[in-house]
Amino acid sequence: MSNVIRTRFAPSPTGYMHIGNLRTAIYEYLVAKTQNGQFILRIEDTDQARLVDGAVDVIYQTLQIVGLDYDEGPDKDGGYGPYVQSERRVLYKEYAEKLVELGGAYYCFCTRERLDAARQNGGSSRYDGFCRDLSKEEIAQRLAAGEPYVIRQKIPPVGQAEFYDQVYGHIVVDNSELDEGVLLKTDGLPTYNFANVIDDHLMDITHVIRGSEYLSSTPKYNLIYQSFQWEIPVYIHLPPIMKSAEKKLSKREGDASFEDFINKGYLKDAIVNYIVLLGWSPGTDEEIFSLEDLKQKFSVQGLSKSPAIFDPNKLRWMNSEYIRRMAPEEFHRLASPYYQLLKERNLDGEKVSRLLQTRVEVLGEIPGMLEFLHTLPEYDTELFVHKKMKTDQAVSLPVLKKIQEALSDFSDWELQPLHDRLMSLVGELGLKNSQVLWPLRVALSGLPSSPGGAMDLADILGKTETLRRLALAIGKLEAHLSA
RNA sequence: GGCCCGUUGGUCAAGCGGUUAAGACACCGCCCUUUCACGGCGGUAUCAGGGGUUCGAAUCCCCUACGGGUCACCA
Repeated sequence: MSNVIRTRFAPSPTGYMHIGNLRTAIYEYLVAKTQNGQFILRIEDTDQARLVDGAVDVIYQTLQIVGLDYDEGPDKDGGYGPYVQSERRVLYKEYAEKLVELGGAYYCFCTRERLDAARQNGGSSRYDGFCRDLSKEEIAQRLAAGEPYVIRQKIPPVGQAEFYDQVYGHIVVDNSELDEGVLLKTDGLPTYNFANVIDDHLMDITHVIRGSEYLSSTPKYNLIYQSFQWEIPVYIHLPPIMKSAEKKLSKREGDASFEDFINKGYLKDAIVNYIVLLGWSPGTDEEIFSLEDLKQKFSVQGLSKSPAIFDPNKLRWMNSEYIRRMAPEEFHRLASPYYQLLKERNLDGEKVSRLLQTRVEVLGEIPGMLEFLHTLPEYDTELFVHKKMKTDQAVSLPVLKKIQEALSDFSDWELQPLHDRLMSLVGELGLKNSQVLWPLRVALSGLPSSPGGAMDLADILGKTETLRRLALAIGKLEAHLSA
């Protein structure tokens, strides 16, 4: 047994990366990397019925995007291969037969029909042991006759199984509670229950990290380790991520897959940061962690036993936090793909980025925020009424006319000069800032709130469009006031 | 249903026998301010319930309730 820590991520290729699986992978990676260990990728594709084309690529891509670089995997041999279970089938058969010899398993010829019937009658869903004590001769005979068979685990009828989990502590289960499950299927492939034990041992996995749904079957796995006289790994079971108090995060609805979040405009670092904190606490007030930080700071002590409800609100916040901490150029680079509407109007994306960086929470909401720059929305003159700004339609009309006058021959169309010109206009008119700027902002945006103030919008929209929108607003107000 | 596990504010959570029970998100209020946002300041809100043990219990034990997991030739 190696003395380096070795963990593995062992997904089955289902075609998408569940957020919960990703979190497990991150923890597995971190348990290894905090201790100079190795992180291995193994593909668990023993369920032929569930194979999906291209599903393995999703796994590779996600790990790559997130930055979980593995030391060994199907495309990175480390001497423990193959790393794809369907390519290891001879191995499982060999070990299953060996386990039979060691008394830890037996051949079973029961048909599906008999099993169903037995379950109906017995009232228990566990296997009734029908083939448990077949004679050697009978087995040899039926095998020779080519009868289909499985290999089942043999469980001692009495006694208790006990083990220690790094998260859940001591777990004790009566052997009588354990099912004599199938280890090797009729198709010759192993079930998860068997393959994971064989592979984890053969690959020198020292720390087995997986969802808590395996907690209750872990004693069975230990029985197999014991039959082979193999060293039992360290167990770390993880509570699930929930959508609500009683429902797990589910596929569909776009709330469970990593890819969906990326497509919505969440940053991968924010996603990673958020899900790491779902079920783990550093024990300090720190919340913002890069994967690199976590390689220093992660520790199994901080793992929680209880399920955590996924809070989209906090993810949004965390995403915005990452956006705000970005260098402006970086934000601009990431936001640009969402600027289609701006490009149509030839508007300055960099200026827009400066306004957006403190306002956007998720990149996907950018187009909606910018629509008004492309097309002035229909709006009601009620928008000009604002009590706190001390303005309304009657106040706005003359103000907008003055602005129109002041800007129509204004040539230095940049933010600072615009600012100076408008502020001096405020002085000339003897009004409050808001009484000049609120009407202008409304005229330019047609919205009750906008990303950026009057001057920003004028600067971005440019002279022609600004004057056009001003004229439009003046027309609206005249119509309203004369009515 | 049997067995295993869990339960601190709406959510994530710190806490590991003595604390005014941290912090974050969300929410509310105030400040800043040309709207919104950012930023700053403040506020509401939590130990599931009941018994023990103890001078003292969110912390230890038991029961109840609620929730999750598992009981497949799926992983």
